[in-house]
Amino acid sequence: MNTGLYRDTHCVLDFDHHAAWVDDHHVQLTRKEFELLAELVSSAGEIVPRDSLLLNVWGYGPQIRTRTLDVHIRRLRRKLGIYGERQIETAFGIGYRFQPRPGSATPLHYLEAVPA
Amino acid sequence: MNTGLYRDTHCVLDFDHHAAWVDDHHVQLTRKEFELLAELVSSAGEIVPRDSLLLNVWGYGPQIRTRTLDVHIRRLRRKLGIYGERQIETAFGIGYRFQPRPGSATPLHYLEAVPA
DNA sequence: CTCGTTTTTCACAAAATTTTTACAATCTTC
DNA sequence: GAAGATTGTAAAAATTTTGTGAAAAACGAG
Repeated sequence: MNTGLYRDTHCVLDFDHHAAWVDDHHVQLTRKEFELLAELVSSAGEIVPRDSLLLNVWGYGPQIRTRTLDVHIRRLRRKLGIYGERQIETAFGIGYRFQPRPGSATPLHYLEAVPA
Repeated sequence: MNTGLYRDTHCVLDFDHHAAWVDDHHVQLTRKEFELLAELVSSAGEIVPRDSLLLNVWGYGPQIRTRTLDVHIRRLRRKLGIYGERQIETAFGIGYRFQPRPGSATPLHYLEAVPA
């Protein structure tokens, strides 16, 4: 399991508190949504295969047929706002990739909002 | 399946991350395209018979008649840019050969992961 | 148990990839 | 250079994969 913070220009993830901020506003994620996002973010910049996601987030083996991953991806994208579509890319036939925005400026109020 | 990196003067293949670069820019390959290129590259410099490619990439036995290999070769050549034609040679009546270019410079961009 | 929330499934739409088709071009051998 | 076989290629068809709204199922606090 991941700990600490992830942050890029538009997005902050607090692994310890299951909380997320996007562009100045708090985003409420459910447990599975957060776990999925965390899995993607912890490999930010590279493709995470569907099989890995299904295994690590759901514990599903590769033979299980389900659309729940796709549905969760969609809800994540929506909750991430206008950047969601661009930030979570689909690698057709392979998996998904969380694309960090260049730079990693962290507005101070993010840090203040997140107690250690 | 192959692992690790292949690189020559103007081409980098990352088997683990399913990514390819040509002359400092990222090339988007589909699954089959990547598998085919990987098969050729892993025997770089020597002819790979059609039958081998059809077997290892498609699982086709030698009795199956299809043109899909040729079509994929063509798409690969195009995506490899201006060197594509020269780098993927056809051995008439036998198969194809990926011709590595001398040297093995590693484009810096590769190390910085994936461009937007 | 009941209600509200979260997660999963379903059914179909949309998008991307892969294969086939049909014909043109090229090569090999005679 | 002609014939037959092999490869190149554009475009259409088929298949596979992903997106999505809505409904069902599972979950959890009270």
